[in-house]
Amino acid sequence: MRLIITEKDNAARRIAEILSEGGASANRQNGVNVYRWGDTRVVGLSGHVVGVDFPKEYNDWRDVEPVELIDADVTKEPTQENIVATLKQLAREADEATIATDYDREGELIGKEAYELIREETDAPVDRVRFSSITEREVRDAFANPDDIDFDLAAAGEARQIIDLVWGAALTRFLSLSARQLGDDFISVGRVQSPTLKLIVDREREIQAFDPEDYWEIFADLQKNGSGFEAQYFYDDDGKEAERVWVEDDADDAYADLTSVDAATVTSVRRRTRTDSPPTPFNTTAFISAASSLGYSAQQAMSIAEELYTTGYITYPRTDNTVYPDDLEEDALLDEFVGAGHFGEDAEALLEQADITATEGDEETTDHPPIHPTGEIPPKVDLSDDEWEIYELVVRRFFATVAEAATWEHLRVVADAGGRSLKANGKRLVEPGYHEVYPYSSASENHVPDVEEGEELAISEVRMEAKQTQPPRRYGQSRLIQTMEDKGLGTKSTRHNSIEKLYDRGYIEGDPPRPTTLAMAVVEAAEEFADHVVSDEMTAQLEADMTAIANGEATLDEVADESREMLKRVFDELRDSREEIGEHLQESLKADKTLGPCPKCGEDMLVRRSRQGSYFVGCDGFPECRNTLPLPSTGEPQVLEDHCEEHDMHHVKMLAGRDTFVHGCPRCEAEKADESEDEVIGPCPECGSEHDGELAIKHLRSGSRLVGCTRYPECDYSLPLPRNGDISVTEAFCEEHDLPELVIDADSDDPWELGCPICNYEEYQARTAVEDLEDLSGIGSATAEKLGDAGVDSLAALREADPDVVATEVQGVSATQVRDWQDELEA
DNA sequence: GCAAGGTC
Repeated sequence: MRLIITEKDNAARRIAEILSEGGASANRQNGVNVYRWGDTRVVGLSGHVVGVDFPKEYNDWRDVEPVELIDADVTKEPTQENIVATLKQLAREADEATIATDYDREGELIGKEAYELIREETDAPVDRVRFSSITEREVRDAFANPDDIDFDLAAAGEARQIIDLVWGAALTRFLSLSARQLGDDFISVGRVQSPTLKLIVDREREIQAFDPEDYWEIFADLQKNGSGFEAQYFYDDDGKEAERVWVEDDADDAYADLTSVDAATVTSVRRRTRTDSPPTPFNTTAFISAASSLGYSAQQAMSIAEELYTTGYITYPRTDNTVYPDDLEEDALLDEFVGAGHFGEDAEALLEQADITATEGDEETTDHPPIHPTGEIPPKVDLSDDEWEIYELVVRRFFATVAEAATWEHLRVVADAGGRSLKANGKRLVEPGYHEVYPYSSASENHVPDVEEGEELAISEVRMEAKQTQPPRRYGQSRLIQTMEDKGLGTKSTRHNSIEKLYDRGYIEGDPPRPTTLAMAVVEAAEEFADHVVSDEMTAQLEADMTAIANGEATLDEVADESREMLKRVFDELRDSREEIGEHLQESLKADKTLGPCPKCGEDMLVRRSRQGSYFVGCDGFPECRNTLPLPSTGEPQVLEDHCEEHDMHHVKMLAGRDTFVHGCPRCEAEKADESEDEVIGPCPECGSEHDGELAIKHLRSGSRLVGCTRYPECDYSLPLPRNGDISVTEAFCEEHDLPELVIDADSDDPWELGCPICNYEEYQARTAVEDLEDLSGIGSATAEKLGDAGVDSLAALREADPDVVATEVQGVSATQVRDWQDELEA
């Protein structure tokens, strides 16, 4: 038997299709897809299926001095048990094996890991094939010309694994232990995350140190044939054109000169046409950046792209490549979109171009093609709104890369008024070119009329504006990812995760991300004692070392040992400052949690966590002072800069994904609840008949509201109510539940008719059931609703369902598909 | 429980 191993299931399936000429079938072994035809089996891994770690005697952080990790063994253990088991079973039956993982460094290492697992079972020959994209021609070529595993290249990857683990774990444990932060709130450090955090912290330092400077700008409205256009005053500053006037008296003088005359004389008119080239194909970074201008975070953009990829609508979303492969036939792909409602007309127009040549970016890599649509077009109803918007972006980007350039006409007019110069720059889109199919990049025009040299233009108004220089702007997520790429930090697959990690660790907050006090302290400590790990030099050095290993000029052991020696020198410096660092980190942690003074004792009120894991506000004077305030039960609290004047307390925001909301001042919220009275609306359905329990609208001190039984805590029946908006009880009545209908009047003009609170809650439960189902891979909202109609209205119901029954009940769903979902639920 | 890199 011949065994082929790929990096992921998707690649295994497509390679099986190509090599078997469509004759392959799939079955599942330990929950892993195995594709088979004739004497061949193809199995896909899930990236790395083994991971590096220290032996278990190093597990307890308090038992091990962090410095001991430097010389500890580094072992490799299976992390994907099912896949490893399947691979080994298949290896036992194999007479030969072929590694077909991705064509990049990490792919070589993943291939070598598979090779070692195979070697535990058999001595059968193992070869390696390399292809840049999974197309018929490339795959056939690669399998016709197999090569050997490049063990040096794999060793380069292993050096990275070891160095990252040793530095990351030793320094993370050192900082966490010195600040006595264990458990969930440890203080992490790493080769990628720490320099990324330093980028954010450095920018924040610039902002804090920024000293704004005053300047003035002067504008004049010029008239031509009854319509006006704006021109700006400028002067010659040592051979350069300058608009900002830094001295107020100078600005006043210029303003006086400009207002002393009624007209300006045109001294020069310059026209030129500029070609505006279409954008280059999407790599991951460019895609994230385009999605971010549509309002998606990096993480959101990537998970939607992932979904579109697994359902087969777009190509692999993790790529550095910006050059389409030779065998992508642009016109054939355009053809697929002809007649496809939304895109048909644009595709036809593009096909009418005399020449269809795609743009090319600077990066050409071997691993995957740039992100483009596959040509399989989803029905719009199968995608959520977000998915459709991202899909359309990818389609239109592909369209743009094969579209013609746009042409702009620029018109620059310079005029003299009272001895002062004025200028106006106009631009007009002459040939829209790619803008016709790619509406995302700006194509805004600025009208300046045709004028001639020597022409007199009336001045209708002169304005002087006092301005101030602005501090540099914070990095947005997509700008941050671009900067990481420029500095070589992280990879196309990990950059967005690194940023998420900084949020999770409590290092950054908000969007654009702002560093917390803790982040400032961690970066300061690292700069002082472990500058290497917080600078992008560490990655640059590692890249150079990895290249040397890959070229056979150095060995894995030499490089790893040298790195370990360097880390030992860092620990020599750290040793004496352990307490000082710990105290600084602890103070910073406290600063991030401080809301304001305790009204009872004057100490700080802090955001704390109860033993049950819920958050509340507690006094730092505990146990002498036991003053507390509740917080809402959903989400992670974040202390905002906003401030309540009355209580001198910071506002709190609760982070809970889509349900994130601002709680405000916890004292105000608690007082509001104390002042409000319960409003009885009807009998309690649980205990009304037996104990005369009644339902009432209640306000809790945590800021939430609900309809609950007046006999609470004897009866805990309750229904949720929205957090915001005035609740009013209407005359309308629900006969079924004996309750009045409610209306929620938020700030918007359109009040929400919530209706009977019981009916509303039942509808809400049905709706969330559909959303739960949609979270499964490959399930669209239409299918989820159909499942709901057929009685599969929750994940639990789906897990229990008989696949054949579901398949007959719901049109368009196969029993195999249901089994896949069930497998996914089990996993 | 630590990192970063794959992948879902």
